[in-house]
Amino acid sequence: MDYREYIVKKLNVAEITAADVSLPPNTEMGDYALPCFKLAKVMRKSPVQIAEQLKDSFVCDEIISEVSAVNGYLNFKLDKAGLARAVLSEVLEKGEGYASSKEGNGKTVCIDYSSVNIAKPFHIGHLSTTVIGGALYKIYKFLGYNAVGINHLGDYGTQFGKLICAYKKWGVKEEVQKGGIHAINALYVRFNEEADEQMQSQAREYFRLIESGDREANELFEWFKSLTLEYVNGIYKKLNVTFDSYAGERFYTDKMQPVIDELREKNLLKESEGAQIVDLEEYGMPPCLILRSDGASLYATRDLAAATYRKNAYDFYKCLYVVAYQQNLHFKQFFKVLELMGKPWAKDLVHVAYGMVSLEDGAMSTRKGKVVWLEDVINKCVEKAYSVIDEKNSALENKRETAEIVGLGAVIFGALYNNKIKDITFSYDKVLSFEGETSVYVQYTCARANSVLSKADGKIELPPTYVPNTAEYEVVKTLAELPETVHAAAEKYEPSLVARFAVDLAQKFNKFYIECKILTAEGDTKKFRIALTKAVHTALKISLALLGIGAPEKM
RNA sequence: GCACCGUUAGCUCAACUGGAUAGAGCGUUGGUCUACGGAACCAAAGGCUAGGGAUUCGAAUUCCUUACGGUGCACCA
Repeated sequence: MDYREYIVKKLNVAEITAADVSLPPNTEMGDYALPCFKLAKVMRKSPVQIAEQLKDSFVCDEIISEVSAVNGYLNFKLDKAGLARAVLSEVLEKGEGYASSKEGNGKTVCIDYSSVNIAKPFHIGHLSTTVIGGALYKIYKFLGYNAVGINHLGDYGTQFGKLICAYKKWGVKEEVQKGGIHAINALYVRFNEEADEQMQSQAREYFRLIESGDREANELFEWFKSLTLEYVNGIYKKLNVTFDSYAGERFYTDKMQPVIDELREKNLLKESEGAQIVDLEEYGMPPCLILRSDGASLYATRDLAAATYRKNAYDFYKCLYVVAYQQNLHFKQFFKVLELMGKPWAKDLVHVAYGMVSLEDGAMSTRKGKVVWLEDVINKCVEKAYSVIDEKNSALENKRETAEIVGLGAVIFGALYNNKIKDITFSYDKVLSFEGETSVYVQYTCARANSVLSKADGKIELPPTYVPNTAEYEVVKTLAELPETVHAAAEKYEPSLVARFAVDLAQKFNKFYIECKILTAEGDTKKFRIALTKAVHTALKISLALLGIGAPEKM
């Protein structure tokens, strides 16, 4: 139920829309408020008078129980018992489908995220795109969209020629097979350190061989690719993310020519310094390079082909690119080129930009060995979780499994809790912190609620009318916000809203939990509180699941 | 140099998109157990929202400007 619309309808004043209805700073004042200052000009009266007048003509009902006028604000209080019953019965009835919707039915959203490079292990810099994309994927699905997760593999470029060259010179098959991606990466690093001019030219030749379909070169490349995918799939499984397509850059090698032809036909292509470009000067941007002076394609060329392909293959409603803000200009340019090509769907492409990760002593640098590998972070978090569980609840049956869920939750949540555009300075202290605004706090609260529920025998039933106290009412009101929160998270491409909701609800519940006895309460109070606990447990599980985080029943 | 992004409590961040007394967590100090899980709860201290202008009933939020930090700016992705 949309209370803002309801209020507007009841007020029946032409100038007032739902957007004018705001929230008071605290619940004692009311649940909704209408500032009357804008109306002052139109109605030629003081805001205070207007508020008074509107108050006098407002008739309360079973939904809005009280109206007051304070300093030019008109404050509305909802009927607490009615709201509580409406919210709780909805959550209990829908269960883990609460806050899901059909708003996206019939619409496809492509989400390009994670996009790993072949032969490069995951470091913490890859975490954001992976978990933000993964969460958006789940959120869109929850809202009824057909979500298509695309891992746009970085599988094209001269570095693979280098890799093959390095392998031929130094590689040992068994060692690489055993060492997997780290062994491959070591070869690549060694090449960059030791290769002389002769090897560099060999590398270019190997790349050419891959391109021309040479069998040995391609077999080696495919082998490296499969070792990489085997490795990343292990990480994806832990992070709870999935993909529907692994069509990477190579996939588009034969799909670029039509795009280039089209650019030429439409007179957008221009020669400059030997290269083929699209001039974007009149839009205040540097030119978008389509072909190098040696005729080779570029990043933008492949992205143009990929976007075109995706439109044809999926007919998307939106196509998201979850990529760091470093590439802001690139996306602006390539979106603009599509617009100039007359593609009406260019407006449906969205660069979901997020901030960068650095270390406490500066930027990461693979060359200097200043890297924090994601596996290490995951392992440390799981270890820490295990030791905390062992200390606090050593009798727990499945400690290992639980530690996995808790530790991984901390890794994922840490990357999703803040506004995505903010830069992050990675610190182990922070990720390993299990108190306060963390996933562990949310999981703990969930387990706590579950513990209460397991002790409450009998089925859950909601008393017909029960007027909640302040603590209970705060929980109810927060619960009511989940649908809007999920919707906003999708609309703003901001999973952190869901993460914050989870913490907020957990805080409200813990406050209630301390203040109010549940199992030793009596009659309707007991029934209501158990129902409330059940609803909180459900809503917390939903929010964590949308972020890709599990909720152990005990921990 | 130009463009974009950021700057809120000691630290990490919120603030429902222009509304009332700017809120949380961490850290600090002091409290709460005859327990439904203390990974919790309560309280205190901590703010001229980087500085300066402008817009208006009203600004952390919009505009201009300065400072500081980050990112990008032609054949890498």
